[in-house]
Amino acid sequence: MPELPEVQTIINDLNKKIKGDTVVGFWSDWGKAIKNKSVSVFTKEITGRKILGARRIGKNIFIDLSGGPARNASRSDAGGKTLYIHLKMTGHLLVKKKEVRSKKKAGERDYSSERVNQYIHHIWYLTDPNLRMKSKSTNATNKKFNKTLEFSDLRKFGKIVLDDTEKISNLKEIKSLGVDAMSKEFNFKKFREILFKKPNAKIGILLMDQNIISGIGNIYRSEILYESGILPERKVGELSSKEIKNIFVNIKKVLEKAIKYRGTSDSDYRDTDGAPGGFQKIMKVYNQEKRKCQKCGTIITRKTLGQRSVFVCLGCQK
DNA sequence: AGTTGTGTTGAAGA
DNA sequence: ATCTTCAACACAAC
Repeated sequence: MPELPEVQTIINDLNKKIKGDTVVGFWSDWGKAIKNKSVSVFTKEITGRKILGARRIGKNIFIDLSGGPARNASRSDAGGKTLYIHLKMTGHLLVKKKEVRSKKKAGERDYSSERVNQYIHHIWYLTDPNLRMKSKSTNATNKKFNKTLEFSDLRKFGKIVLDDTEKISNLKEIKSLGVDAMSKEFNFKKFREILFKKPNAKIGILLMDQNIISGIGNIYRSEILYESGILPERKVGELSSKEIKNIFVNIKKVLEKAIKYRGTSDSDYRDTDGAPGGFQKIMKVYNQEKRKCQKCGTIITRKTLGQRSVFVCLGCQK
């Protein structure tokens, strides 16, 4: 379940691995994922463009592409395009190199054979000018490539949109997003303002609402509220200012720590190497039902809130 | 072997 | 408007 820390890990890795590469082709066996055009139009519009970088808002990924090739400068799509990707539940992006000598270094694992990495439904073929070209590597359009960006998506909920860069932020699903949980704009003052507007909301539901604060999902809302000692069903309007401060601090703390651990691989999430994150090893409550609370020894319980599981320690959380 | 739970999001229903 | 429910989809666990 990629939430903000998982998506941030992917963004960081993409900027290290594919920035500056050129898209030379694309393949897909699930065209339905591409929401606003056919696979052939999509392929045509991205081919020849350079990858300028990756960024995100909440769980939403944006890969900015350069203006079209110089020879097509007069075309209407000469301006930059942006690839907007949402991984939804089981999606993750893998980057694979095709080097002349692709020997693995000692201790380097190959994760590509693992089940979770084998639901590849979309492949971007890339050329990296700094990599030696493997002469035999060609894609469907017969162009040479030496790297791929692959979208593995077991449940096929993932979403891909391509549009002009300046139009992407006007998409209604992007426009309606709340402030990103790790952004500078999301400060304590902003958090108080947000809570003030929704006094009747339950804090555990509000934290997950992408149109209020973007980036927090089911895993981290449980962890944040546990660290804060607050029950998820508590009404926002009844929280003391000390409790509000506590929740705010723990949003930043928990997400920061999860980014440090390269995210949570409780189930399907993997990084761009196909490797799992590490946060599940230090998770306190999420999916820890029937285990003892590390602080007070109370058995962790699972509850349902807004049709979703939430995990709490009834000893620590009030 | 059929049913259920899983979780993100948008759309439909109340 | 705002809340709740469901569908998209595949698979593991029961």
